[in-house]
Amino acid sequence: MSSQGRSIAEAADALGLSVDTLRYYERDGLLLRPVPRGGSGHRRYEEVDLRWVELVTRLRSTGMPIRDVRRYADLVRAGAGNEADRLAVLTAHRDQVLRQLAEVTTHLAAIETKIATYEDRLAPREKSA
Amino acid sequence: MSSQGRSIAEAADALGLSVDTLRYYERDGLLLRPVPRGGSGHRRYEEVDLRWVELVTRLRSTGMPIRDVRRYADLVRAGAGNEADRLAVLTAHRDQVLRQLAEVTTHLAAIETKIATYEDRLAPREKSA
DNA sequence: GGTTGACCTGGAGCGCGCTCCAGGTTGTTG
DNA sequence: CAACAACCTGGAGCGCGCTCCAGGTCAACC
Repeated sequence: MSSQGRSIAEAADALGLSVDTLRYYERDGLLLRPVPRGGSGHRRYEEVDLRWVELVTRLRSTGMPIRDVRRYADLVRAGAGNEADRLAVLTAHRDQVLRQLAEVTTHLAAIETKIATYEDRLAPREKSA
Repeated sequence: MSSQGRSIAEAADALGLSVDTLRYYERDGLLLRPVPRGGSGHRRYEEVDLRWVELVTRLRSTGMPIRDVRRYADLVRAGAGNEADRLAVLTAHRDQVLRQLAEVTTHLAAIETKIATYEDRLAPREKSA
């Protein structure tokens, strides 16, 4: 029977990341703690580790740079007392994401206009109902 | 009096890009044509060049990779007859952008939940009116 | 017409975020 | 207990999208 926690392959699978990425995140200081090891030196991801990586994934896939994720992890690791700083990191990121969404949405509209133009041009004759 | 068109610096300024990026795009085949040169060999960006770069910028800033922009430019450069192919590139990109927007929006919601948690935790006592 | 700044080319360099590799240890299965 | 897969570490390599540099030409203003 398996000891507690998941192997790195299982964790990678559950999280939709590669094992290389998981090791890389750990090396690079993005995690809250070194992932605990079984007797053999193999990593055993526990629930709390998986949850944290999930948050990291959310930050990353909304465009937060690695270095900012690390800053945030540093704050959380430092323990209670810096909640205002953590909040500042998150709100700055949220604002950034909102700006990004607005920009992409605007550009998307222009692209859709162009698509509509091509569709019209390609319409066989008339395609109204 | 200046000859027709804009210098690369003026074009860069108008487009919000660097002169290096403009030269890079041209070298890399993202433009419809080599930007015309004045007698001295300096580039003179005309209206049609600026407009095309604007489109490139829209594609790029919605996340289309350089190589796909080049494929699209190749098609347009090839002239009439491949409109369906161009449309396919654009709609594939649009779909990709929509997926991306959906994902970011979802992750953003989770982040905002976390922000709300910190805000509650940091609320001095109660902050209702 | 001299000086200073913009422009040219070809190519090197860089920051980011992984991804892969070599060389070795461990876990598991028949 | 043999064989093979999964894991380990440290470090190199890579694709992307620019960005910068050297060494030279050109233009524009005083």
